[in-house]
Amino acid sequence: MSIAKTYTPADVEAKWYQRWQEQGFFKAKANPRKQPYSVVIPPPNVTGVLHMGHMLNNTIQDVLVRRARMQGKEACWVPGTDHASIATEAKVVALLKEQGIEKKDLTREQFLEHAFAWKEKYGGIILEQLKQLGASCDWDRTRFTMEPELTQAVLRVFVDLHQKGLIYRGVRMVNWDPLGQTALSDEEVIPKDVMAKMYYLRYAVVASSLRPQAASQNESLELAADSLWLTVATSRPETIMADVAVAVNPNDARYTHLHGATVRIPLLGREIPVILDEYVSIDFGTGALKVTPAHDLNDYELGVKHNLPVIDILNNDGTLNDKAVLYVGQERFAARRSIVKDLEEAGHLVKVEEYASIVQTSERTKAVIEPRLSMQWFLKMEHMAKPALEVVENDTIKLHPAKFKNTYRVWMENVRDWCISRQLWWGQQIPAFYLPDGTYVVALSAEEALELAREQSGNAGLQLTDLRQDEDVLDTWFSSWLWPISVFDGFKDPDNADINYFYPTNDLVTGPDILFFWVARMIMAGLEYRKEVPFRNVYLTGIVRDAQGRKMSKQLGNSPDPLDLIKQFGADGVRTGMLFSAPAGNDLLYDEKLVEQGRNFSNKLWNAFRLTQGWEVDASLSFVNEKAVEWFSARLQATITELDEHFEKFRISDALMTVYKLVWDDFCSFYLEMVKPAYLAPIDAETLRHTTGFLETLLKLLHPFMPFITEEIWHELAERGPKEYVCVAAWPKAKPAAGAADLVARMSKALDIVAGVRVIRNQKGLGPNKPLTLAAKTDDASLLTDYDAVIRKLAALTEISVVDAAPAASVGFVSGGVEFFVPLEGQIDLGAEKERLEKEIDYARGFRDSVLKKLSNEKFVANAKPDVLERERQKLADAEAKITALEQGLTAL
RNA sequence: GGGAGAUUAGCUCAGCUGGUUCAGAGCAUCUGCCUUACAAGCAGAGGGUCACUGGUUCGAACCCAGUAUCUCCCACCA
Repeated sequence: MSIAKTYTPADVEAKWYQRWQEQGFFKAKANPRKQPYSVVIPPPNVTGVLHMGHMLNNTIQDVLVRRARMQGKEACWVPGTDHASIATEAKVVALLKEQGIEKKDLTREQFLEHAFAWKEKYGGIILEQLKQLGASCDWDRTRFTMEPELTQAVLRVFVDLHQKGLIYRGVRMVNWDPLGQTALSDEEVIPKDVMAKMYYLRYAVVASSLRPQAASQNESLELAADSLWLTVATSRPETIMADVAVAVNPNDARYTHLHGATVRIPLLGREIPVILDEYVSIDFGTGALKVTPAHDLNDYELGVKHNLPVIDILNNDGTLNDKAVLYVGQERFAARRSIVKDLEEAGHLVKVEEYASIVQTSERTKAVIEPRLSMQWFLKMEHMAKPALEVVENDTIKLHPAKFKNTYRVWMENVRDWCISRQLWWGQQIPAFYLPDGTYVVALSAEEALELAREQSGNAGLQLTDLRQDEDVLDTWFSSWLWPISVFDGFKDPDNADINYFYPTNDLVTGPDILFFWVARMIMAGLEYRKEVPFRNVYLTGIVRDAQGRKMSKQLGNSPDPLDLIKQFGADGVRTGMLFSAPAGNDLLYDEKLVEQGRNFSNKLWNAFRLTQGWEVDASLSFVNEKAVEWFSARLQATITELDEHFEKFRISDALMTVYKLVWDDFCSFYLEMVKPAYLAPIDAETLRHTTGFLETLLKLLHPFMPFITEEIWHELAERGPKEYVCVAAWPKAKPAAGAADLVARMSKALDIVAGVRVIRNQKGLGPNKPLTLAAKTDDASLLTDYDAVIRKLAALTEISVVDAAPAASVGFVSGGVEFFVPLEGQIDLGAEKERLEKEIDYARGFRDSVLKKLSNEKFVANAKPDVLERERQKLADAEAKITALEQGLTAL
């Protein structure tokens, strides 16, 4: 036999991937005769490398796409990458820094040149890696969110939404990332639990500001007015230089004497008023709140309400600016340490408390977010959110698992306007152009802008050089949200054949972490621009964690390199390994054992194939395996039905497990063992024909999960024409046959008898092949007659006979209500056998009694459905028959 | 602080509209096997008061209420 004993994936994977591509199997085009099936890839970062999350996500997509392709649909999986503005820009900045180049020394054009060079060099690596996984994308359709055409789409949408009055510009409190030096949307901000310090600072009350009676009251307490203090609690002492007031609750009796007073900022000495607002909690901290409108959203709102000035003491990079007066140039956290020390020395620090708090951090750079007032562009969300919520509520779009519907609803009902401008260069520059008079126009190009500007200003003499384009770029998600439309050129050419055919796409596979970032917004864009949802099903994967449940991270070093894994276990092994334990929405606890299991499964399949290849046909032999064939055929049909149901419900893991068991247990452990001829003995032609047919069907069912090995065996199994690949073979259709369930049930009874004999072999320490005989005490020997050959072969029996009484010196077991005996001359332990029988009788009686109890319950008999009742009666009869049989066996001993 | 979901074998999970002695799978564990397809294997076995407490019902892992624990989402208490 020349076939290798173990399957070696490395030899075959690259070969088949190349052939599939040569054959053009992954290419899709609008074909009215076929049903469309389309999926758009969640575009990975253009400079990213494959990690375990991608592996899971793309394996699932590939399974869905390959199955659809086999079902005869026009399967279109669109790949591509995302320009990931903030992440990529950060990388490029870091890279330039290594080369001694600072971003601030470059012009926008120079920087973009560097960035594009980097993108050319590293961009798309991840797509090459996906090919090794077997991803069957239509690579001719590869898109990039920042390519010219998609940029056009983004600009069109911006202009359109602006015209519709949905985009506006304004000064708002935004999330500022001092490391990325850009504003972020609310969704890009991650709250983190930390232990923080609460500083209690005392502000001197300005004596002259106190009302006379208040002052005298305090004098009565023998306190000089200028020794009066007001203590506030703050977590950010470095912002006191930006204080513009201290607020107390008007109903707070402790501070009535301070109404209308002013206090002095420690160290700085600037006077600020004490203001009254019910917003302040009396029971939190000291009940006095320092108001810093520039650096806190609530304070900002308080400031607006009370008409207070705004003092912004921070630079873009988080260092203190001139307005701070003190600590100018220090980084905010360094400034905090300095000021705490100084406050303490000056006697202003009353106490410091540790407390559990939350800091907002940047999703991309991890920097602590600074709430900051700035001029930004926003998209109104309300009118888009409503229909987008509706389509999920009414299941036009189904989320898998459905529990995410709740999360989705809450978000959509509370959605706030989307901050879409970013202070970066890598991205689509906002198409807003400022006129010398400070007003602006929005247009697709500078030329159009000029026209509009002349019109708007009434100044026909305006030149291009008079216009200044907004420096900001758009949030990356402002391009990703158009992805399902833009990849089919639905903006450039809204009525083209591709978009009409492939849109709406069918399934979207992504992580729940970007349900709002991306999924919700794609739904909005789809409804706004196509009046139709972008996809029907959203499959939300879990996060890949390590076996201890920790997130995969570089620091922990617990993230395996996917390509190494593929090398080691084969792409098929890795794919199945990931899917073994990945129910939708649940985190996947990655363990190398899973991938090993996947690899072992490949090998199992390989060896099943190897076995059949070794068989010589003898045409003169008659067909002796009818029972095995009809049984496996029935099992196969039932499994296909089950498999389709799992796919319907997006239960990919269950689907895999179903085929896994079909192959390993039913096909290998039972079917092949039933039909396999003795060593070197030939097989009959009919059995071989059926077996090969079964194997082919199994290969088809397995192909979406294990594309490479199935293709390899598919071709080894038979001579195939140039277009005959399992990759495009027809997905098996379940053909329910009459009596199939009965066939399966009867075989299962026969196999139970086999197991009974095997148990005895185990218990008595008899080898698997020691010839034995079996005697059955039964009135109905039809099962034994029909399955005589099967039972004898699998249990290694020379003979099965029917007897009236237990043979002497035999060990028994009960299967299907019938007692069986294996005669074992001189190897019987009478006592043990008796004990075993008594135990069985006890159990059977207990069972009978429980059924009897149920049946003697009048209310049960009166209320239970007839079929339930009938089943119970049957159980009673069976139990009684069994007890009788066992009792007779006992007396015989 | 608000909301949602979860809690079933050592681990990861099934268990559909309540009805085969209070239950299944894969992995892991244990026992015995190198039986010429596969030791990346074969044949067996053990293992669960279905989180807890009540309730509804002839009957509850499943329905209801409460409790506990966990997870996720949302949230401006300095």
